[in-house]
Amino acid sequence: MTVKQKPRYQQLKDHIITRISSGELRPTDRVPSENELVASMSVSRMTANRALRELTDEGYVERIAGRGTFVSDFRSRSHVLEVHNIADEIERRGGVHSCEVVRNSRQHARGEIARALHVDQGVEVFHLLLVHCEDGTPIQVEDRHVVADFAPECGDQDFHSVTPSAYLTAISPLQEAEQVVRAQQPNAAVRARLQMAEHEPCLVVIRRTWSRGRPVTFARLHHPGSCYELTGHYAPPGTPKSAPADVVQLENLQR
Amino acid sequence: MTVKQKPRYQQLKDHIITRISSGELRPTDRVPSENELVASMSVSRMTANRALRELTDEGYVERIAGRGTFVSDFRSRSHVLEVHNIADEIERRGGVHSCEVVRNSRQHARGEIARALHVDQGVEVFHLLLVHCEDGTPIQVEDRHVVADFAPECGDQDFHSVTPSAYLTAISPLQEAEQVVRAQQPNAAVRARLQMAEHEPCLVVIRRTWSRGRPVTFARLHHPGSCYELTGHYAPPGTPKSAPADVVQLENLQR
DNA sequence: TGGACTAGCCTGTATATACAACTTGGCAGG
DNA sequence: CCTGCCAAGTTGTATATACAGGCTAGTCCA
Repeated sequence: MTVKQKPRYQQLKDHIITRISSGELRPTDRVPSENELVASMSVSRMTANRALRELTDEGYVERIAGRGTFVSDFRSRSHVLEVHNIADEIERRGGVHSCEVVRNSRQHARGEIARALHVDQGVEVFHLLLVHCEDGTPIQVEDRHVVADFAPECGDQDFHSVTPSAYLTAISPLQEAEQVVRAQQPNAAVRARLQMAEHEPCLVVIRRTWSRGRPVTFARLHHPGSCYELTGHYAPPGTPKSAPADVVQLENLQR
Repeated sequence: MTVKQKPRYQQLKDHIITRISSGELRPTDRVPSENELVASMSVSRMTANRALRELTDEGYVERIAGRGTFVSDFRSRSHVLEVHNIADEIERRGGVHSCEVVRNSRQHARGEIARALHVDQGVEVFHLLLVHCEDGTPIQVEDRHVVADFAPECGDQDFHSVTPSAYLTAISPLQEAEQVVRAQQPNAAVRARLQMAEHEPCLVVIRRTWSRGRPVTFARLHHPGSCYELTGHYAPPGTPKSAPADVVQLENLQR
């Protein structure tokens, strides 16, 4: 009846990942060194080394020869957060980010929202509605719901300087994300907020994000099609040094 | 003056990757076993093991205990090809894929096309224009340019059954991709081909793909916004077994 | 007081060795 | 001829050991 147990390096990884996602180990905290793991977990140093090395590859920790191993700051981690924070994105382009908070209220989840967040009808959630601007021009309407008991202080936050996604990642590592991208006509309210011309389409991103195994936030992001695009670059994992996005400026597609 | 040389496991990886991307080792070919590498490259088995294990993680090879190590079939590799082939995508949904070839001609690259493909003006390229249908309904207009000397037989291909992306990946592994996603109004020609209503937006994917270090194809894919969306799921690399896209069917966004 | 040096800890790599589990092919016995 | 078994080759894991190189803190000396 004994299920074949996992290899020891995997047990070690699981153990450390558990301590990270439970919050016991927080970003920038020091992780036990290889020799400490050798002593405390009764493994050889090579096994501890493999566990920590793979955790490094997977982005959980960072290692500095001579100093030690530290839990990654999740802001620098992987695709999940790469496109996540519009303020960072604007800043990287050299623009100025500003933000109008239209709504920040506590309400009861219903219908689609409850289903998306895997909670029962009536469970409390925060509803945020923000308009993000680049150099004063609106480029994103963020319509977001957050499970209240995940972020109880959400209602007190001032989201003018810290975006919701930055706030949420600060509370707890966001570990899994799912997104859908669509081209759609906006409704009148969204079109007005984005100051869009009639018949101009929206690029809509619908994103759910998980933390510690459950969905915690559900966001619908509308962008004017005329001034926003999603870009991605895919390279085999083994060649991280290769061409850092040699993006050719493309002419207008309409021929 | 001697540059610090790379670690031996990395030299081993580079050596094998070179043999794969040069075409010397082709998909499903057998890669030297650990013991063969120990003998031929004068390394210890642990070093050979690390090189092959990392190549496995990176998707270059697959290993089967008791049999050996084999070059990956690139159809099963990573994000790059995951969304690449619309025929597979339709089939996975249970639909029937069909395709109309509007154009398959050889011409000279100019302007935007030459720049995107990093070739001089006038270099020969193939220009493909296809309409892909799911159960008879047009769902994608594929407007693609392919560097002619990369795929010299392109003009003779019948793309009704094998899509261009399947054909191109069969010629040579596509190793790097870059894409941009936009929401746009289609021009009249595209709208007619996709049988779209007036003012219905398009989801446009513009994708360049590299093989052996140079761009080889440049595609513009138009999809009707009302019946096509891009989905993505991001999970930390260490948890491949986790929730296999528990996609909630979302209600219409327009409130 | 200030600067140089060193001991000690850390990661990074490399090797030799060992055992377990899996796959295949061939061989012996029925 | 067929079946069962075993040997050889392969990957997967685990350990002990070794050396190189980076970083830090504390010590020693001027």
